[in-house]
Amino acid sequence: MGKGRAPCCDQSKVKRGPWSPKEDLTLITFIQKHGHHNWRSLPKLAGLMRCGKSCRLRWINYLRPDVKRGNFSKEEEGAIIHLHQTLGNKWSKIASYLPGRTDNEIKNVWNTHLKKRLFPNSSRSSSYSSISCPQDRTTEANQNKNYAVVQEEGNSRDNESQDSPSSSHLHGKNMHKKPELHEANELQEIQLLLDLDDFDDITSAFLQTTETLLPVQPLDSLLQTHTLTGFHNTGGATQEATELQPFDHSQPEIPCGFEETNGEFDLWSQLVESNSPTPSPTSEEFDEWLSFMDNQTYFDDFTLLGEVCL
DNA sequence: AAGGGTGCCAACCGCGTTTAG
DNA sequence: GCTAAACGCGGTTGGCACCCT
Repeated sequence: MGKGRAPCCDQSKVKRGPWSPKEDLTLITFIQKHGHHNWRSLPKLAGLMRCGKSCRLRWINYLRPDVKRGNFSKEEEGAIIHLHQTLGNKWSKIASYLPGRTDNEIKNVWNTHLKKRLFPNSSRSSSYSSISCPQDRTTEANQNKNYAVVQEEGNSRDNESQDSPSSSHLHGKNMHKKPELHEANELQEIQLLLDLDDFDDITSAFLQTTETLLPVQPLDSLLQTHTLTGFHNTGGATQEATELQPFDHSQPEIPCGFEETNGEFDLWSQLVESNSPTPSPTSEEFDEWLSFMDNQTYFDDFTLLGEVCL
């Protein structure tokens, strides 16, 4: 075959299903060192039995350094509602207005929470596209009414939404509470990971660089300064999305405080490039590291890992 | 305590677009 | 300019955890 690109990955040899911690670490380590210029060849080069598509998805949605985990704030929910009204199911477009949030995450929040509040009677199967098209002017008036109502509800339940376990959005529930059944296996996996030099590099490099990192700017303030002008005006539900500015990762107000390289925040590169001497970690720094690793990867049990380290 | 129902999320599927050759 | 693979995106669903009875 002279024309076209090389053949696609061998589907029969790729692993599917949930990613293991070791696979995550392999992917992170590889991208840290080599970037991700070619997703198709990446799994082979990295030694992963995964399709490049799967690697890309895993990286973009969970392993990227600038992915924000945790509950959606009322501002974010309001932004999603507003943007969905104007953009429809253009999840990637909507995500571009919400720094640190992925299209998949936003889509899930919409389908599991926001849509239900907007259209309580809508069924799962019928709701995807039927309400999403902003060009459907026949129902626009009713939709606007519902959007406004939901934004009001979002504001009124504000205080409870952040902390209450009964919050409508328990984002990351599964990420931070693993089945006890798996704890033993996970511990074994973590112990295996400790044998990897790269992991040690990342850990020590983090300790080396914590003092030099820029302060983290709270997302809410970013949202206010970047994207949310007019969001608090529920009457402005019909505002055009063009009034909002997509989050530009090249702008200086970077939520995670890391330098940008090759169009993305290469956290890991920056970590290992630090040349400063490694200080002995204090307990405070250690806690910070645990929190850091917890936030930056899906390794929700880094506390457990910390115990292993100690 | 057990079993069924429901909610939620991670990941896969498939299609349209982009791009390499 | 054409072809085919890679990429990117939106839709969908499998499976786990929690809740209710």
